[in-house]
Amino acid sequence: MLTTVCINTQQARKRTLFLQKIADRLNELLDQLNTAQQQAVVSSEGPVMVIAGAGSGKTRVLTYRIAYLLNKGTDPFNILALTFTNKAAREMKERIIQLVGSNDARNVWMGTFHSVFAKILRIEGHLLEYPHNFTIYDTDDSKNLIKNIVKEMQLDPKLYAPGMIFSRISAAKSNLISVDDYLGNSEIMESDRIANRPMTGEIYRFYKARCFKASAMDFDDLLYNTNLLLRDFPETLLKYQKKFSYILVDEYQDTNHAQYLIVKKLAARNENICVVGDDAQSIYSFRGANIQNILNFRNDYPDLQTFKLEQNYRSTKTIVSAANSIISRNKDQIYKQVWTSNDEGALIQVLRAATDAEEGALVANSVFQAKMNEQLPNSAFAILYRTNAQSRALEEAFRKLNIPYRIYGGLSFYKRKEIKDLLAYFRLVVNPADDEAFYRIINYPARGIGNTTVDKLTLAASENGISVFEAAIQANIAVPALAKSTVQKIIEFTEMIRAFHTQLAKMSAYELGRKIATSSGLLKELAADQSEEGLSRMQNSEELLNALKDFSELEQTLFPADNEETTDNTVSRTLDLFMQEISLLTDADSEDEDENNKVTMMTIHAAKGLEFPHVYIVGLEENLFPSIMSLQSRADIEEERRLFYVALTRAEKKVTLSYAESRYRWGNLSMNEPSRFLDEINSSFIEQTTRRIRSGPDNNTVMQKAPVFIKKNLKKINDSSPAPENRSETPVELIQPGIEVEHERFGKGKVLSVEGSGPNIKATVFFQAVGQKQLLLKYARLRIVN
DNA sequence: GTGTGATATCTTTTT
DNA sequence: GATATCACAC
Repeated sequence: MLTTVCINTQQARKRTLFLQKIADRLNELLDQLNTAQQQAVVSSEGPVMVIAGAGSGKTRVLTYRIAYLLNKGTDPFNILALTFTNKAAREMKERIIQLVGSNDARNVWMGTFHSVFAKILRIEGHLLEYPHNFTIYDTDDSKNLIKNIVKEMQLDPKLYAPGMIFSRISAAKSNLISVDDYLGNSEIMESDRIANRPMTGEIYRFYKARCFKASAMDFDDLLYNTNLLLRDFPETLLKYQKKFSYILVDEYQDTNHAQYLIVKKLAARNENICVVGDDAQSIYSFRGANIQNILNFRNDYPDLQTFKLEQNYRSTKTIVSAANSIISRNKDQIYKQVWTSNDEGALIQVLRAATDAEEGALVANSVFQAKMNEQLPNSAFAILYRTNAQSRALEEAFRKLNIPYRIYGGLSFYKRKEIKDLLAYFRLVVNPADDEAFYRIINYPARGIGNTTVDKLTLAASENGISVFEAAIQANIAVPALAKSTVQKIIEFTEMIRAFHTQLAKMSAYELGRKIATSSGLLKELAADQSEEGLSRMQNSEELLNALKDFSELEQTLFPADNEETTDNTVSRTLDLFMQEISLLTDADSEDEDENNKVTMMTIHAAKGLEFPHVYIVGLEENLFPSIMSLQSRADIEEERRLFYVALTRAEKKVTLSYAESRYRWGNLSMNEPSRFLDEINSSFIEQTTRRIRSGPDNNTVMQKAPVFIKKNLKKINDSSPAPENRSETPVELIQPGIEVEHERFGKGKVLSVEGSGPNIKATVFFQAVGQKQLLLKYARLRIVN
């Protein structure tokens, strides 16, 4: 499968000619690089580390380096380039295509850590007793499974919160701690005991076993198992060491221990490894990234060549200096002096708003004015925020001014319920052992198989060591307690899935996908819902089927390295191939070409590696940015500061910062101080205005209730309560014993007592209609009656 | 077993 | 505000 490709002589001649052309072009291009960049590009042999300051042409170095290698005659199949996001991989690929043409570029092994390792595991996974068609569990699947395990072990689900346990397991795997290591490590066990969760290790054990039985790997397994493979099968290791004679790693500062070790192993034979990164932009330690990997890289390779890229080509002097003034407050860093020869540029503007809604309006207005004054397209602007939840207020404001925008991340396409449902059908058809997929769809659309039945099936499955699907097939014998009619329903379901399964190789992905969507009743179920959301769900499902169609008709895969030997394109591409390709696509990886001219809104994390002429960083408030979760330790604060650094350095021309004095956070109003980061920027870079910028001539539009939104759960007709007149929310502090209040549902009442603090303030209220109630104030939305 | 409404919990950041 | 979970009626 991975043997060298034979090239016949004619092809070879063509190739030589072609390479000549590249050589000319490369020399031309090398002239455009500065000295440090050139050195980093041409030092192709031996270990190399490139410390690349923000905007210093990092991607350029990586792409030119690959082009340079190809130019020297390196076989593209022998180059491995690892990135963290699909977007980064795709962009790099596109740029290399521009440099060397598509044939060579396409054959470079380039992708995210996860996708490349998934590919290797599909080929070699049998060594670890995984089938090639294993499922990849996303975070929701993992948490669901953990939730079930906790339930089965009869542990307290509040104590053993799935998210908490999952991050614990994830951290263990990222550090290559096996189940046995975990259970045998007294330190870890002690910390679990102190946290009052002594059974965490046991959950890890069950989780691991259940994933394995379901032929499923989670994201961490893709790294963990690759490591296992390379550790325990020396021949396999050697095979890939030989194959990947040149290795490049982007964003090296964000690697975790597992990634570090895999790269180290793969590079051990040739040591032609080039890592590129910037310690100042390390923002993923919450995901196990270990900044020491880059700080200590030298220790692993004594003859390491290090190049520092310190000239920033992206931003104005003001932005670069402001960013430097921020990052210099951090202690842990590799010394470097980022500078630029660009213009001084505009000062940083700070917008102050009273509320989050006003902040949105100010930002939208500012964008509108800048657009008009400077005749800029929408795509010149990016709005960056700390949390996805902040996008709502911004969206509303932009909609009001009719400025087109595009949100990246957040509820991505593949996370929508209807999409996950449909995909769960596909998953089960491809891999019937996929228990999580089974649970998701066994009774959707409703087919009379309820919780009790599913519980019985689960029990039978675990007693017999088989998958739930297997148990369902044998429902009549394995689960005697079931009613005859129930068994009949179960058999109908399993027969349907099995029928689809046999069609896998015979039909194209699209044909089979369409058939599944139809005969499962999914489409009918969706069509029955004529509400606005129902229609959009229908559209989304159709969109997925369209993607299947495109996929089926596509002649070549994005990664033809899959089929180095077989270039047989006549077989139409099947559903299991489709599932392999999309399971690692998360964010809106689909790029709509016609959606180009829009303002970008995204989290700062998502913005890493991107650049925009105008950048707005919003929500600069204590407890939000820096996040309240990060105030505990210096290391955490430093990471938030690096995040701010990343945000600032996305900008080419101008940065605008904003904050709101109050904002709605999970339902109720909270007041926050302006962020400490505002003070940390040297004030000489900030435009000094005391003038409060107003949000436009019709200032009160912000406050009006927009009639555009249709309430999701339409009230029943007999509920003739008048439309809520501009209800003023009552600050929680004003709720005191003795006060008369009104509740939306319970009506009027009197506060008897108030207890608790912070977000958990509770009030005991006596309502005339319903009697005494205890209410959490942050949800109750009490209104004071005068 | 299904469907409804009330209640509880929740939010960093992502492959 | 949005979603998972629980309790209860059918």
